[in-house]
Parts: sequence; C-alpha cells; structure tokens
Amino acid sequence: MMEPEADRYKTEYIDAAKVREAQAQMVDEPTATQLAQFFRALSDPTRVRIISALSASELCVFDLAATLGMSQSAISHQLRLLRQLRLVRWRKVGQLVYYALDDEHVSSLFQQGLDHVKHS
Amino acid sequence: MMEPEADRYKTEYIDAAKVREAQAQMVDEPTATQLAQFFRALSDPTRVRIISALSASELCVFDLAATLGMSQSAISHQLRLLRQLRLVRWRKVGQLVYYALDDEHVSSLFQQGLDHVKHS
DNA sequence: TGAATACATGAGCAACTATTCATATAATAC
DNA sequence: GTATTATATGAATAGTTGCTCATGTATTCA
Repeated sequence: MMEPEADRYKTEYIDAAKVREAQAQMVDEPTATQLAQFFRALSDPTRVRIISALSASELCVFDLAATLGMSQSAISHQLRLLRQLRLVRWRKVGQLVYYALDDEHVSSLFQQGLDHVKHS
Repeated sequence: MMEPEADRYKTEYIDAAKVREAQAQMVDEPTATQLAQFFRALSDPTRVRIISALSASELCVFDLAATLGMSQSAISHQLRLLRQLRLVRWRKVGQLVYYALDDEHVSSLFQQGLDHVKHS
C-alpha cells in the first residue's frame, strides 16, 4: 500500500525563496546545452593550441599540423568541430584551406581564460 | 636501406615564417592543458546550470539539487569537480554546505559566453 | 590523361565522463 | 545511546571523445 502521509514529513527545500530565485535566474536547459557546447570547444588542449596558434594569423591545415606537431588527420577532425561550433572560418585557395578565428569574441574569451589561469 | 634523399622533395611547411610566428604565439602544452581544464568546467549542461543558479546567490547542496531537479549525488559529484577547479567555494553550516561562485572572473566569463551564444 | 598533394572523413578503439546506486561520514534530534 | 538528515564518495556502467588508420575527394602538375 502507498503511504502518501510520509511525504508530509519530508523536507522539500531548505530555503524555498532562494530556490525560486535561483530557478528564475538559471538559464533554461536548451541554453545551458548550447552554452556548454560552446565552452566544450575550448575544453581540449589540442583545440586550445589551435585557437592560440590562429590568434597570430590564419593558417592552412598543413601548417597548423606542423605548428602543433600533430597528424593532419587529428587536426582536421578538431577543425571540423571548431567549424561546426562556428569558432573558425575557412577559405579555400587551390588545394590549401586556410582557417582563421571567426570573431573577436572568441579570442577575447580565450584571453580572459588565460588570464584566469595565470593568476591562480 | 634508408632513403634520406626522399626528404628533399617533401614539403616541410607551406609557409615557414607563419609557422614560426604561430609557434611563438601559441601557449605551451602545460598551459594549454590547464586552460582546457578550466573551460571544461563550463562544458557540461549540468555544471552550466549550477554556475548559473549560483550567480543569484549561494545555495546549499540540497536546494541546488531541488533547483536543478537532479539527484543529490549527481550534484555532489559535479560540485566536487567545480571545487577542484576552484570555480566555487563552500562553507559548512551545521549539516548544510553552502556553495558559491569563487570569484568575479567566473561569472563574467560565463556571462560573456552567454552573450556569444545568444548573438549567433 | 595519371601521379602527387592537401584536406576530409568513416571505422575502430582506448580513455574519459556523467550519471545511478549503494554506502560512508558527520551533524542534529530524540 | 539510536534514528534521521545533509552531504560525500567509490563502484559500476552507458555514453562520449580524441586519436589512428585507411580511404575518399578535389586540386595541381606533368
């Protein structure tokens, strides 16, 4: 048999007002997922180094691979992700594909993260 | 037998100067790893929602779980990660443990990410 | 045309992540 | 003391990630 009475004695919240406030403030699920995806772009050392390298100037895939000392395939896979998240743009010149950071926002955010890490 | 001559015909770089420039600009491996770890803290929807909820005010674990509608265990595990990365601080009050964002830097970075996502 | 080159991508796999479940710890209330 | 409550954490597990390897596509060059 069910015991609905039991629930009466169960604490629902420690501080209901703060929970309501927090829920009002909190981003909704889809936004949280989108935001998490965006930060995920910067959550891998290889991608961080790619972003960092591209802060100087655009580079083709071949030179990016050389710069990082990694395989062309590994770099291409990561670039696809950065492309999908619109963190980089690219232009084709003959056989070469040049990648560059897509907007100021990204490098500014990158720099801010770097500052945080350096001062801690 | 080795064929050292073959290397002569292999392109090392498309643009050696740009590679040198990029390598000079690029963060070193340990820094990249540290930076990636920091951004990783924000790379999961649950942690994004925790950070977002804590932007309003500090909350105890119980109310955080209620706010997000998730199990206490799941929240505790995520808080441990945020604690390790020093994104949150905590204080104990009796049985309750109150968590709060550790510094301005975090919420500013969070807000900047949110702006980026909203305008795209 | 055919060979070489730059890049992209699917499959496979080892490593990692986020959750659940069970249990432990520590504080409170009786 | 015992029972209850808030939180932490280890183990297990399903899902994800980042790389390699093999191969495909598109462009250049002879």
